[in-house]
Amino acid sequence: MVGSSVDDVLEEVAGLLRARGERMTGPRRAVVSALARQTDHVSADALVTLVAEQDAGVHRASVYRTLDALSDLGVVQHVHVGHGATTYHLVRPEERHLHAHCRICGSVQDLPSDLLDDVATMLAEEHGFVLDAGHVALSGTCRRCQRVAHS
Amino acid sequence: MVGSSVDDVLEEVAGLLRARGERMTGPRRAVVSALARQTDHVSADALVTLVAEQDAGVHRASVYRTLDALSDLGVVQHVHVGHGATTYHLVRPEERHLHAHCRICGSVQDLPSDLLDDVATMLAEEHGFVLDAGHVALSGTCRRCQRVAHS
DNA sequence: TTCTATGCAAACGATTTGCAGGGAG
DNA sequence: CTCCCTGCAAATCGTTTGCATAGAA
Repeated sequence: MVGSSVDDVLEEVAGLLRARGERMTGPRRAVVSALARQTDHVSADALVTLVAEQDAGVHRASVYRTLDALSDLGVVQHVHVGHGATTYHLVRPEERHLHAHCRICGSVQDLPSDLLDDVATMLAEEHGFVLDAGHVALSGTCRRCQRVAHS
Repeated sequence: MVGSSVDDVLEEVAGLLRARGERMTGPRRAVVSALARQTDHVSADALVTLVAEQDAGVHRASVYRTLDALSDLGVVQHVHVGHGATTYHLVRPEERHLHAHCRICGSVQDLPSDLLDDVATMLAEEHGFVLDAGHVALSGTCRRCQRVAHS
Protein backbone atom coordinates (compact mmCIF):
# COMPACT_ATOMS: atom_id res chain seq x y z
CA MET A 1 0.00 0.00 0.00
CA VAL A 2 2.89 2.33 0.62
CA GLY A 3 6.19 2.72 -1.23
CA SER A 4 9.57 2.62 0.45
CA SER A 5 11.48 5.90 0.41
CA VAL A 6 10.19 8.84 2.39
CA ASP A 7 9.57 10.79 -0.78
CA ASP A 8 7.67 7.93 -2.35
CA VAL A 9 5.41 7.79 0.64
CA LEU A 10 4.87 11.53 0.60
CA GLU A 11 3.97 11.46 -3.05
CA GLU A 12 1.60 8.57 -2.67
CA VAL A 13 -0.18 10.08 0.29
CA ALA A 14 -0.51 13.39 -1.54
CA GLY A 15 -2.16 11.55 -4.41
CA LEU A 16 -4.58 9.74 -2.13
CA LEU A 17 -5.48 12.96 -0.40
CA ARG A 18 -6.07 14.93 -3.59
CA ALA A 19 -8.14 12.12 -5.02
CA ARG A 20 -10.52 12.84 -2.18
CA GLY A 21 -10.49 16.58 -2.56
CA GLU A 22 -8.23 16.92 0.46
CA ARG A 23 -4.91 18.70 0.59
CA MET A 24 -1.26 17.94 1.16
CA THR A 25 -0.01 20.58 3.56
CA GLY A 26 3.17 21.34 5.43
CA PRO A 27 2.07 19.79 8.71
CA ARG A 28 0.79 16.69 6.96
CA ARG A 29 4.05 16.34 5.07
CA ALA A 30 5.92 16.59 8.35
CA VAL A 31 3.80 13.93 10.02
CA VAL A 32 4.00 11.53 7.09
CA SER A 33 7.73 11.87 6.77
CA ALA A 34 8.23 11.46 10.49
CA LEU A 35 6.21 8.26 10.35
CA ALA A 36 8.06 7.09 7.26
CA ARG A 37 11.44 7.61 8.87
CA GLN A 38 10.36 5.72 11.97
CA THR A 39 10.88 1.98 12.16
CA ASP A 40 8.76 1.18 15.19
CA HIS A 41 5.45 2.47 16.45
CA VAL A 42 5.16 5.89 18.01
CA SER A 43 2.69 7.55 20.32
CA ALA A 44 1.00 10.74 19.19
CA ASP A 45 3.07 12.55 21.72
CA ALA A 46 6.36 11.18 20.42
CA LEU A 47 5.20 12.10 16.96
CA VAL A 48 4.59 15.67 18.02
CA THR A 49 8.19 15.80 19.17
CA LEU A 50 9.53 14.21 16.00
CA VAL A 51 7.54 16.59 13.86
CA ALA A 52 8.70 19.57 15.88
CA GLU A 53 12.32 18.74 15.04
CA GLN A 54 11.45 19.30 11.43
CA ASP A 55 8.81 22.00 11.61
CA ALA A 56 8.55 23.73 14.95
CA GLY A 57 5.21 25.36 14.25
CA VAL A 58 3.08 22.24 13.95
CA HIS A 59 0.43 22.06 16.60
CA ARG A 60 -0.42 19.00 18.63
CA ALA A 61 -4.01 19.07 17.48
CA SER A 62 -2.92 19.07 13.87
CA VAL A 63 -0.89 15.93 14.46
CA TYR A 64 -3.96 14.22 15.86
CA ARG A 65 -6.11 15.47 13.00
CA THR A 66 -3.53 14.35 10.48
CA LEU A 67 -3.34 10.90 12.03
CA ASP A 68 -7.07 10.75 11.73
CA ALA A 69 -7.04 11.77 8.08
CA LEU A 70 -4.30 9.28 7.30
CA SER A 71 -6.25 6.54 9.05
CA ASP A 72 -9.22 7.26 6.83
CA LEU A 73 -6.91 6.88 3.86
CA GLY A 74 -5.79 3.53 5.18
CA VAL A 75 -2.20 4.73 5.24
CA VAL A 76 -1.88 4.74 9.01
CA GLN A 77 -2.99 2.27 11.67
CA HIS A 78 -2.99 2.53 15.43
CA VAL A 79 -2.47 -0.05 18.15
CA HIS A 80 -3.96 0.11 21.62
CA VAL A 81 -1.45 -0.83 24.25
CA GLY A 82 -3.24 -1.81 27.46
CA HIS A 83 -3.39 1.19 29.73
CA GLY A 84 -0.74 3.06 27.76
CA ALA A 85 -0.96 5.60 25.00
CA THR A 86 -2.13 4.59 21.54
CA THR A 87 0.68 4.09 19.04
CA TYR A 88 0.63 4.83 15.32
CA HIS A 89 2.50 3.47 12.34
CA LEU A 90 2.40 3.47 8.57
CA VAL A 91 0.71 0.49 7.00
CA ARG A 92 3.50 -1.48 5.36
CA PRO A 93 2.04 -4.75 4.11
CA GLU A 94 5.46 -6.36 4.16
CA GLU A 95 5.84 -5.74 7.84
CA ARG A 96 2.48 -6.76 9.21
CA HIS A 97 2.77 -8.10 12.74
CA LEU A 98 1.13 -8.35 16.14
CA HIS A 99 2.24 -6.82 19.41
CA ALA A 100 2.91 -7.99 22.92
CA HIS A 101 2.95 -5.47 25.73
CA CYS A 102 4.71 -6.12 29.02
CA ARG A 103 2.65 -4.90 31.96
CA ILE A 104 5.72 -4.51 34.09
CA CYS A 105 8.19 -2.56 32.01
CA GLY A 106 5.83 -1.31 29.32
CA SER A 107 7.93 -2.60 26.45
CA VAL A 108 6.25 -3.72 23.25
CA GLN A 109 7.63 -6.55 21.19
CA ASP A 110 6.56 -7.57 17.72
CA LEU A 111 5.15 -10.99 17.01
CA PRO A 112 4.61 -12.92 13.79
CA SER A 113 1.39 -11.87 12.11
CA ASP A 114 0.07 -15.39 11.75
CA LEU A 115 0.16 -16.13 15.46
CA LEU A 116 -3.58 -15.75 15.88
CA ASP A 117 -4.70 -17.13 12.54
CA ASP A 118 -6.15 -20.30 14.03
CA VAL A 119 -7.86 -18.36 16.76
CA ALA A 120 -9.26 -15.97 14.18
CA THR A 121 -10.68 -18.83 12.19
CA MET A 122 -12.32 -20.32 15.22
CA LEU A 123 -13.73 -16.97 16.30
CA ALA A 124 -15.23 -16.42 12.87
CA GLU A 125 -16.74 -19.88 12.69
CA GLU A 126 -17.97 -20.29 16.23
CA HIS A 127 -18.76 -16.73 17.21
CA GLY A 128 -19.21 -14.79 13.99
CA PHE A 129 -16.51 -12.46 15.28
CA VAL A 130 -13.98 -11.12 12.75
CA LEU A 131 -10.73 -10.64 14.61
CA ASP A 132 -8.46 -7.67 13.98
CA ALA A 133 -5.51 -9.14 15.76
CA GLY A 134 -3.12 -6.23 15.30
CA HIS A 135 -5.38 -3.57 16.74
CA VAL A 136 -4.68 -4.29 20.38
CA ALA A 137 -1.47 -5.51 21.90
CA LEU A 138 -1.53 -8.79 23.79
CA SER A 139 -0.78 -8.30 27.45
CA GLY A 140 1.60 -10.20 29.67
CA THR A 141 5.07 -10.27 31.10
CA CYS A 142 8.21 -10.20 29.04
CA ARG A 143 11.16 -12.46 29.66
CA ARG A 144 13.15 -9.83 31.51
CA CYS A 145 10.36 -8.99 33.95
CA GLN A 146 9.33 -12.52 34.86
CA ARG A 147 10.29 -12.07 38.51
CA VAL A 148 8.52 -8.87 39.50
CA ALA A 149 4.81 -8.58 40.30
CA HIS A 150 2.61 -5.56 39.82
CA SER A 151 -0.57 -4.27 38.18
CA MET B 1 -11.25 -17.30 45.47
CA VAL B 2 -14.62 -15.75 46.12
CA GLY B 3 -17.83 -17.27 47.49
CA SER B 4 -21.18 -16.94 45.80
CA SER B 5 -23.72 -14.85 47.68
CA VAL B 6 -23.19 -11.15 48.05
CA ASP B 7 -22.82 -11.50 51.80
CA ASP B 8 -20.26 -14.26 51.43
CA VAL B 9 -18.21 -12.04 49.19
CA LEU B 10 -18.47 -9.13 51.57
CA GLU B 11 -17.37 -11.25 54.47
CA GLU B 12 -14.47 -12.75 52.60
CA VAL B 13 -13.23 -9.40 51.37
CA ALA B 14 -13.51 -7.97 54.87
CA GLY B 15 -11.32 -10.79 56.14
CA LEU B 16 -8.72 -10.28 53.46
CA LEU B 17 -8.62 -6.57 54.15
CA ARG B 18 -8.26 -6.94 57.90
CA ALA B 19 -5.56 -9.54 57.47
CA ARG B 20 -3.57 -6.75 55.89
CA GLY B 21 -4.38 -4.14 58.48
CA GLU B 22 -6.82 -2.48 56.13
CA ARG B 23 -10.46 -1.73 56.83
CA MET B 24 -13.88 -2.68 55.61
CA THR B 25 -15.79 0.54 55.25
CA GLY B 26 -19.19 1.63 53.99
CA PRO B 27 -17.98 2.72 50.56
CA ARG B 28 -15.98 -0.45 50.13
CA ARG B 29 -18.95 -2.54 51.10
CA ALA B 30 -21.04 -0.70 48.53
CA VAL B 31 -18.49 -1.25 45.76
CA VAL B 32 -18.02 -4.92 46.56
CA SER B 33 -21.72 -5.62 46.71
CA ALA B 34 -22.34 -3.71 43.48
CA LEU B 35 -19.68 -5.82 41.81
CA ALA B 36 -21.05 -9.00 43.35
CA ARG B 37 -24.57 -8.29 42.12
CA GLN B 38 -23.28 -7.56 38.62
CA THR B 39 -23.01 -10.39 36.13
CA ASP B 40 -20.94 -8.70 33.45
CA HIS B 41 -18.07 -6.28 33.56
CA VAL B 42 -18.57 -2.64 34.45
CA SER B 43 -16.64 0.53 33.89
CA ALA B 44 -15.60 2.58 36.89
CA ASP B 45 -18.15 5.13 35.82
CA ALA B 46 -20.99 2.62 35.71
CA LEU B 47 -19.87 1.40 39.09
CA VAL B 48 -20.08 4.90 40.50
CA THR B 49 -23.69 4.99 39.37
CA LEU B 50 -24.48 1.55 40.74
CA VAL B 51 -22.92 2.41 44.06
CA ALA B 52 -24.81 5.69 44.22
CA GLU B 53 -28.12 3.84 44.04
CA GLN B 54 -27.17 2.19 47.29
CA ASP B 55 -25.19 4.86 49.05
CA ALA B 56 -25.48 8.30 47.54
CA GLY B 57 -22.52 9.75 49.37
CA VAL B 58 -19.77 7.63 47.88
CA HIS B 59 -17.30 9.67 45.91
CA ARG B 60 -15.94 8.78 42.50
CA ALA B 61 -12.39 8.82 43.79
CA SER B 62 -13.26 6.36 46.52
CA VAL B 63 -14.60 3.96 43.94
CA TYR B 64 -11.31 4.14 42.07
CA ARG B 65 -9.32 3.75 45.25
CA THR B 66 -11.46 0.82 46.33
CA LEU B 67 -11.01 -0.87 42.97
CA ASP B 68 -7.32 -0.43 43.43
CA ALA B 69 -7.34 -1.92 46.91
CA LEU B 70 -9.46 -4.85 45.74
CA SER B 71 -7.07 -5.45 42.88
CA ASP B 72 -4.20 -5.68 45.31
CA LEU B 73 -6.19 -8.28 47.21
CA GLY B 74 -6.66 -10.23 44.01
CA VAL B 75 -10.42 -10.00 44.39
CA VAL B 76 -10.96 -7.71 41.42
CA GLN B 77 -9.51 -7.71 37.93
CA HIS B 78 -9.75 -5.17 35.14
CA VAL B 79 -9.90 -5.55 31.40
CA HIS B 80 -8.68 -2.98 28.90
CA VAL B 81 -11.09 -2.58 26.05
CA GLY B 82 -9.35 -0.98 23.08
CA HIS B 83 -9.94 2.73 23.17
CA GLY B 84 -12.79 2.41 25.66
CA ALA B 85 -12.90 2.71 29.42
CA THR B 86 -11.37 0.02 31.58
CA THR B 87 -13.87 -2.48 32.96
CA TYR B 88 -13.77 -4.23 36.32
CA HIS B 89 -15.13 -7.48 37.64
CA LEU B 90 -14.84 -9.80 40.61
CA VAL B 91 -12.46 -12.69 40.16
CA ARG B 92 -14.67 -15.77 40.08
CA PRO B 93 -12.48 -18.75 39.20
CA GLU B 94 -15.49 -20.64 37.88
CA GLU B 95 -16.20 -17.98 35.31
CA ARG B 96 -12.78 -17.21 33.94
CA HIS B 97 -13.01 -16.10 30.34
CA LEU B 98 -11.58 -13.86 27.65
CA HIS B 99 -13.20 -10.89 25.96
CA ALA B 100 -13.88 -9.74 22.44
CA HIS B 101 -14.63 -6.10 21.80
CA CYS B 102 -16.47 -4.91 18.71
CA ARG B 103 -14.89 -1.74 17.29
CA ILE B 104 -18.13 -0.73 15.67
CA CYS B 105 -20.79 -1.04 18.32
CA GLY B 106 -18.54 -1.28 21.37
CA SER B 107 -20.12 -4.47 22.67
CA VAL B 108 -18.01 -6.95 24.60
CA GLN B 109 -18.66 -10.66 24.37
CA ASP B 110 -17.15 -13.36 26.52
CA LEU B 111 -15.03 -16.11 25.06
CA PRO B 112 -13.90 -19.47 26.43
CA SER B 113 -10.86 -19.07 28.61
CA ASP B 114 -8.84 -21.71 26.81
CA LEU B 115 -9.05 -19.99 23.45
CA LEU B 116 -5.50 -18.69 23.61
CA ASP B 117 -3.89 -21.57 25.46
CA ASP B 118 -1.94 -22.77 22.45
CA VAL B 119 -0.84 -19.27 21.62
CA ALA B 120 0.21 -18.75 25.22
CA THR B 121 2.32 -21.89 25.12
CA MET B 122 4.01 -20.82 21.94
CA LEU B 123 4.64 -17.32 23.25
CA ALA B 124 6.23 -18.72 26.39
CA GLU B 125 8.42 -21.16 24.51
CA GLU B 126 9.48 -19.04 21.57
CA HIS B 127 9.47 -15.57 23.06
CA GLY B 128 9.69 -16.00 26.83
CA PHE B 129 6.51 -13.97 27.04
CA VAL B 130 3.94 -15.00 29.65
CA LEU B 131 0.54 -14.15 28.28
CA ASP B 132 -2.21 -12.73 30.44
CA ALA B 133 -4.94 -13.34 27.93
CA GLY B 134 -7.82 -11.90 29.91
CA HIS B 135 -6.24 -8.54 30.59
CA VAL B 136 -7.03 -6.96 27.25
CA ALA B 137 -10.03 -7.60 25.07
CA LEU B 138 -9.44 -8.93 21.57
CA SER B 139 -10.55 -6.43 18.96
CA GLY B 140 -12.65 -6.98 15.88
CA THR B 141 -16.13 -6.84 14.48
CA CYS B 142 -19.07 -8.70 15.93
CA ARG B 143 -21.54 -10.63 13.85
CA ARG B 144 -24.12 -7.88 13.87
CA CYS B 145 -21.75 -5.17 12.68
CA GLN B 146 -20.10 -7.08 9.86
CA ARG B 147 -21.32 -4.64 7.23
CA VAL B 148 -20.28 -1.24 8.56
CA ALA B 149 -16.74 0.18 8.41
CA HIS B 150 -15.15 2.66 10.81
CA SER B 151 -12.28 3.23 13.21
C1' DT C 1 -6.44 6.44 70.39
C1' DT C 2 -4.31 5.38 66.14
C1' DC C 3 -3.96 5.35 61.51
C1' DT C 4 -6.49 4.12 57.35
C1' DA C 5 -9.99 5.61 54.08
C1' DT C 6 -13.02 9.28 52.58
C1' DG C 7 -14.81 13.57 50.41
C1' DC C 8 -13.64 17.38 47.85
C1' DA C 9 -11.24 19.91 44.62
C1' DA C 10 -7.72 20.35 41.77
C1' DA C 11 -4.30 18.19 38.84
C1' DC C 12 -3.39 15.14 35.07
C1' DG C 13 -2.54 12.81 30.55
C1' DA C 14 -4.56 11.84 26.27
C1' DT C 15 -7.45 13.42 22.91
C1' DT C 16 -11.18 16.38 20.83
C1' DT C 17 -13.54 20.49 19.34
C1' DG C 18 -15.23 25.51 18.21
C1' DC C 19 -13.65 29.24 16.05
C1' DA C 20 -11.47 32.65 13.03
C1' DG C 21 -7.76 33.17 9.99
C1' DG C 22 -4.22 30.98 6.56
C1' DG C 23 -3.17 28.73 2.57
C1' DA C 24 -3.66 24.72 -1.05
C1' DG C 25 -5.71 24.00 -5.41
C1' DC D 1 -11.71 32.58 -5.05
C1' DT D 2 -13.21 28.68 -2.51
C1' DC D 3 -13.07 25.66 0.97
C1' DC D 4 -10.04 22.69 3.55
C1' DC D 5 -6.62 22.84 7.17
C1' DT D 6 -4.29 25.07 10.89
C1' DG D 7 -3.15 27.24 15.32
C1' DC D 8 -4.92 28.41 19.60
C1' DA D 9 -7.59 27.86 23.55
C1' DA D 10 -10.82 25.61 25.92
C1' DA D 11 -13.45 21.52 26.70
C1' DT D 12 -13.84 16.52 27.56
C1' DC D 13 -12.97 11.98 29.30
C1' DG D 14 -10.94 8.84 32.39
C1' DT D 15 -8.22 8.67 36.30
C1' DT D 16 -5.11 10.26 40.09
C1' DT D 17 -3.56 12.97 44.00
C1' DG D 18 -2.92 16.41 48.11
C1' DC D 19 -5.11 17.63 51.99
C1' DA D 20 -7.84 17.88 56.22
C1' DT D 21 -11.13 15.11 58.52
C1' DA D 22 -14.31 11.16 59.48
C1' DG D 23 -14.37 6.75 61.18
C1' DA D 24 -12.79 1.55 61.64
C1' DA D 25 -10.33 -1.31 64.85
